[in-house]
Amino acid sequence: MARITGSNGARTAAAIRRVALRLIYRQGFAAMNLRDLAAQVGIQPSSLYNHIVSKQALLSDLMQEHMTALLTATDAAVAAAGPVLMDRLRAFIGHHVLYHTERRHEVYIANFELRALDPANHARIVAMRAGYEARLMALLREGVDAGELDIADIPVTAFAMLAMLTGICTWYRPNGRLGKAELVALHTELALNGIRRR
Amino acid sequence: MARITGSNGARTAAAIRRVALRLIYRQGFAAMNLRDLAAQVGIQPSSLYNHIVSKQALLSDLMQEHMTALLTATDAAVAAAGPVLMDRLRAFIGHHVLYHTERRHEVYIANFELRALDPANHARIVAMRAGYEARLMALLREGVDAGELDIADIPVTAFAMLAMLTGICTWYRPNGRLGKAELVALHTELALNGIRRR
Amino acid sequence: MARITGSNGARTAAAIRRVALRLIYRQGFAAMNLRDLAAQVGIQPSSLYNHIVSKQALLSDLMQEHMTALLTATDAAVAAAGPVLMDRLRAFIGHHVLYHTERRHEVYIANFELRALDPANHARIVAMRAGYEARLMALLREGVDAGELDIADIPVTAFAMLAMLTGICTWYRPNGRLGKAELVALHTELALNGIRRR
Amino acid sequence: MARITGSNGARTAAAIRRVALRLIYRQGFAAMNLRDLAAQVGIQPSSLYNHIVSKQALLSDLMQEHMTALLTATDAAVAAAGPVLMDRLRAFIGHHVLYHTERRHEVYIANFELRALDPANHARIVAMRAGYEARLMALLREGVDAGELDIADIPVTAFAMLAMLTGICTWYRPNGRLGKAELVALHTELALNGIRRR
DNA sequence: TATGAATGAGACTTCATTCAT
DNA sequence: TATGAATGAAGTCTCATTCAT
Repeated sequence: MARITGSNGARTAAAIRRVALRLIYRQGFAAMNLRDLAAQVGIQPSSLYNHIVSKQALLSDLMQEHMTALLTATDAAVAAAGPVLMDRLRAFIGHHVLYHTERRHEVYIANFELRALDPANHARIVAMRAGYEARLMALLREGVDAGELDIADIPVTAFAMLAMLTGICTWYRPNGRLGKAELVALHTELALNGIRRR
Repeated sequence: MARITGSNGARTAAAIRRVALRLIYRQGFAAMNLRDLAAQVGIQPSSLYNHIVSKQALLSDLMQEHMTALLTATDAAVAAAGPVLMDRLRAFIGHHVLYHTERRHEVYIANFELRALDPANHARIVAMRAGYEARLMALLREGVDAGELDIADIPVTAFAMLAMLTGICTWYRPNGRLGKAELVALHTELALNGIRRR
Repeated sequence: MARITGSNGARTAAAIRRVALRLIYRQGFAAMNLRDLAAQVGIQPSSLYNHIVSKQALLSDLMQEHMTALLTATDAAVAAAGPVLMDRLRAFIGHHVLYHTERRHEVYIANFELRALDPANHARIVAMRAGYEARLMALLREGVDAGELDIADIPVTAFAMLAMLTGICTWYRPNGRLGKAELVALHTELALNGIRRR
Repeated sequence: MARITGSNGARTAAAIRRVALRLIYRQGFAAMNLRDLAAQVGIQPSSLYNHIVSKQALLSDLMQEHMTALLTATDAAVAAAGPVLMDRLRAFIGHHVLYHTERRHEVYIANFELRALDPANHARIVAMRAGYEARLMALLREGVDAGELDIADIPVTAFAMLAMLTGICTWYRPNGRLGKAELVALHTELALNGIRRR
C-alpha cells in the first residue's frame, strides 16, 4: 500500500515514453492510439493526462529530446576525436552508426514522423535536424578544402551519406549476424570510399 | 455537386489512385482519410467503393502495382545494358535513381507503409521487395567473383546502397537545383566508389 | 443471344420473389439487403428496380399475395368439407398445418415481419390477418353454440390454437422425421382435444 | 446536453439494457440502431461503449441473462410444486405463462432474434433453449410413463405446447381484458386438455 | 496520481436508390 | 431489361480528451 514517495509518478512518465517510442516506431504515430499505450503502461487512458499534455505534445517532446541528445552526443564524440579532420569525420560516422543502432526507435521516429508534427513543432525539429546535417556538411567542406576529399556536390553527398547510414535502423536487430563494431567498420569504409580523394 | 454526365469509371478509378498516392505520401496511410480522398477526386466518400474494396485493399493494390512495375522496368533496364557486369550494375543504379525521382510517391509509400499492410498483404509485398534486393545482391556477387568489386559484406552493402539511393525520394523535388542526369551521375559515382576494387 | 421474348422478365421477377422469401425468412427483412438478393438472382442491384418498386413494396407485395392466397385456399378447403361443423373445423386445422409446412417462408414472414411494414401496408395486412382469425373464431363460436365445443374464451382460444399450429413453421423441415399426414393428424388431435366437449 | 453530475455507471448500464429490450422487441435487432438507443438512454452513442462491447454482444448478453433467469425461475417453480407429477406440470405451465406476460420483451427477443446472433453466441443460446424444452419433455414422459398423459409424440407435443403458451407474448398487453390469473387458468386447461388421458 | 464515465468529432463502410446509357 | 457509377443518409465503432471523484 505504501507508495515509494515521489517515485511512482516519475516511473510512470518514463514508462509512457518508453512504450510510446516502441509503439510509434512499430505502427506510426497516426496509427498508434492512446488506449494501447495506456494498456501497455498498465494504466487507464485518462491517467495518461497526468503525465502528458496531449498526444501531439508527447510526440514533439520525444523528438525534441532525441534531437537534443543526438546533437550533444555528436558534438562530444567529434570533439573527443581531436583536431585531425579525418579523425573527426570518422568519429561523426562511427557515432552516427552506433547511435542509430542503440536508439533506433527514436531515430526512426525523428526521421519519419516529421509530417505528424503540427507546424510550430515541425519548424523547431526541422531546424535541429538541419543543424545535424550542417555539422556533416561542414566536415565535408573542410575535407574538400584541405584536398583530402573529392566531392562533386556537398549537400547531395551529405544527404546520400546520411540516408545510407540512417538506413541501418530500418533493418538492424540487436541480436543479428553482425556486431556493432563490424557495422561501424563496414559503413565507415563504404561512406569514406565514396568520397576519399584517390 | 454537379454530376459529371457521361462520367467514366476508368477515369475515376485512375483519379482515386493518383490522389491516394499523393495523400498517402504526404500524410501517411493511417492519417489519410477517405473523406479527403473522395473530395479531391470530386466524388462522395461512398462512391469510392465503386472502385475500391477497402482502404486497406487500395493501399495493397497501389503497392503491388508499384512493385510489379519496378521489377519489370528494372529487369528491362538491366537487360538492355548488355553483357558487361559493370554496365549492368550502372544500369541498375541509374534506373533506380531515375525511377525514384519520377515515381517518388509510390516508392516512398512502398518503403514506409509496409507496416500498414495486414499480414497477408504484408507478406506478399515483402517478398517482392526481397526480389528487388536479391537482384542487386546478385550483381554485387558477380562483381566480387569477377574481381571487379571489393565488398566485405554483400547484404549489408546492398542495403546501404539501396538506402542511399532511395533516400533521394525524401528530398528530391522536380524543379530543384539538380537535373536528373546530374543526380544519376552523382549517385552512381558515390555508390560505385564505395565498392570498386582499387 | 436470342432471348425468349417476354419470358426473361417474368422469370427474373419470379426469381426475385423466390429468393426474397428465402432471404427474409432466414435473416429478417431489416437484415436482408438488396445486394445479396440481386446476387442470388444473378443480376445487379440496380436491375432489381425493373421489377420492384422498393424494398418496402417488395415486402408488402409478398405479404399481401400470401394473405390473399391463404384466405382463398382456406375458404376453398373449408367449403369442400361440407356442412358438418366438426368437418369444417378439421378442414381448417388440417389446411392450416399443410399450408404452414408447404409455404413456411411466406407464413413466417407474414407473422413476424409485420413491424417492418410502413403504416399503410401494415394496416392492410393486419386487416387480412384479422379476417383469417375471424374465420377460426366463427367456427369456434358455431361449435360452442351447437354444444360441440367447450370454450371459456373464444378469442384467447383462437389465438392459442393459431400460435400452436403456426409454431410448426419454426421447426418443420421437409425431410424431417414426420410426414405431413402425421403432422396433420397429431396437431388436429392436440387442438381439438383442448376444446372438445367431453 | 447537461451532464448528470455524479452519474452512475451501473444505472446507465441498466438503462441501456432496459431500453434495448424495448427497442429490439419493437423494431427487431437489425432495425434497432444505437443512435436511438443512446438517445433514449440520454447519452451520446459513443458513450454506449463504456457499457457494452458491441451491438452483437449486447444482444447476446441480454439473451443469455434471460435464458439463465428463465431456467432458474422455472426450476424453482417446479421444485416448489412438490412431488406430484401433475402439480409439477401445472407449475411449469403456470410459470411459463406468468413469465411470458411479465417479461415478454425478453421472451420475444429470445425466441425471434436467434438468427441475429453470430455463430458462437447462437450455439450457446440454442443449447440453453434446448435445456428448457428438455425440462418439459421430461415432465411429459413422466406423465406418459405414469399413465396420466396420452401423448402420441412427445417432442412434437412439447413444441406445440410451447408455441401455444409462448404465443401469448405476441398479443398480451398489461392492461388488457384478462388478468394474469385468468390467462394462466385458460392456458393451463387448453394445454392439459390436449394431452390428458381420458 | 488514478480512474470511470462521458463526450464530440470523425473514421470506414453499407445501404437503398437513381439515372444515363 | 440490364448495368455501372453515383449519391446521401445512416450505421457501428474508435479516438483523443475532459472532468468529477
